[in-house]
Amino acid sequence: MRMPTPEAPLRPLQLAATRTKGCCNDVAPPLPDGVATELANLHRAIGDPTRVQMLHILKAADAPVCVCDFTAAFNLGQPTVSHHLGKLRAAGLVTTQRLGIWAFYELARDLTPAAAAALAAVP
Amino acid sequence: MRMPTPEAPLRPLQLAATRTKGCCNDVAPPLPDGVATELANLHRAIGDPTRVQMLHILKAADAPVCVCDFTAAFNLGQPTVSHHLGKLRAAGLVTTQRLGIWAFYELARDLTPAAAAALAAVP
DNA sequence: CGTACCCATCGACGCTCTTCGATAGAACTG
DNA sequence: CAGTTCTATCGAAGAGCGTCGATGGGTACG
Repeated sequence: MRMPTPEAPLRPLQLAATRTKGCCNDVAPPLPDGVATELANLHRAIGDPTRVQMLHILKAADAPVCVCDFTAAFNLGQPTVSHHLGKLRAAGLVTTQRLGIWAFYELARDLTPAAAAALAAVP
Repeated sequence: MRMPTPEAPLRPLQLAATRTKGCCNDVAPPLPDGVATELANLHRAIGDPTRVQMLHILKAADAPVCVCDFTAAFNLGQPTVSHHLGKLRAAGLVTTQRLGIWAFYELARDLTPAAAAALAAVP
């Protein structure tokens, strides 16, 4: 890697005030491995249009929502709906409870701060 | 789909107060197609450990960060780093400017509310 | 006890994404 | 102008993800 001398960039534009070298500055120490992976998994769980719609429905609902209501709302097969709900559950975003034949999902009550912030991005 | 009569679930547990039918209730109207897809793309852009680390570095930095600093921070090849930064830029999370040979990235100044909320989940 | 119904899991197919090496473009240096 | 350095793009290999049909477990009803 090229190591420019401090006076290398002659016209630093708006970087002049804060940066004297063009390259090879210090950056923040990385997050612990598990933290970055966990955050990535959280956002990847939301990173699907169907699951965004599911979270939107759950945020608007004032009671747990039956799986059959999701299958009716989306033009998808029942296994696919169950798969998406399972992903949201694995990410800790929703919880489930069975009531007789039916299974009801709702937003998790004890969300991590990161999960709460991510959910705030969903209308 | 089975359509239970209103008196079907005999022991509704904690759902009794708000739900008289076990199934087939109304849910919130879906988000417009473009909105859900755009939100999914936004979160999928954050849904990678490397990009989470990149955003973490950019949030902690008080000045634009050179690409070469990212390549030094991550144990990845330069094309891969450029690829990830391109994803973040495509999602509208970061902006870039070239200064001589180097390219500097910083967090986008005009973030959408959804993007700002999603970024709030990154330390 | 047999039937009907709802939900979760499994296997398979196709697509997307991550990563790499190789290459091309842009800019500074001598 | 030739050479060096940094970055972005391209093509390919491998893994991961979304979707479906089929299957199995669990519950309610007659």
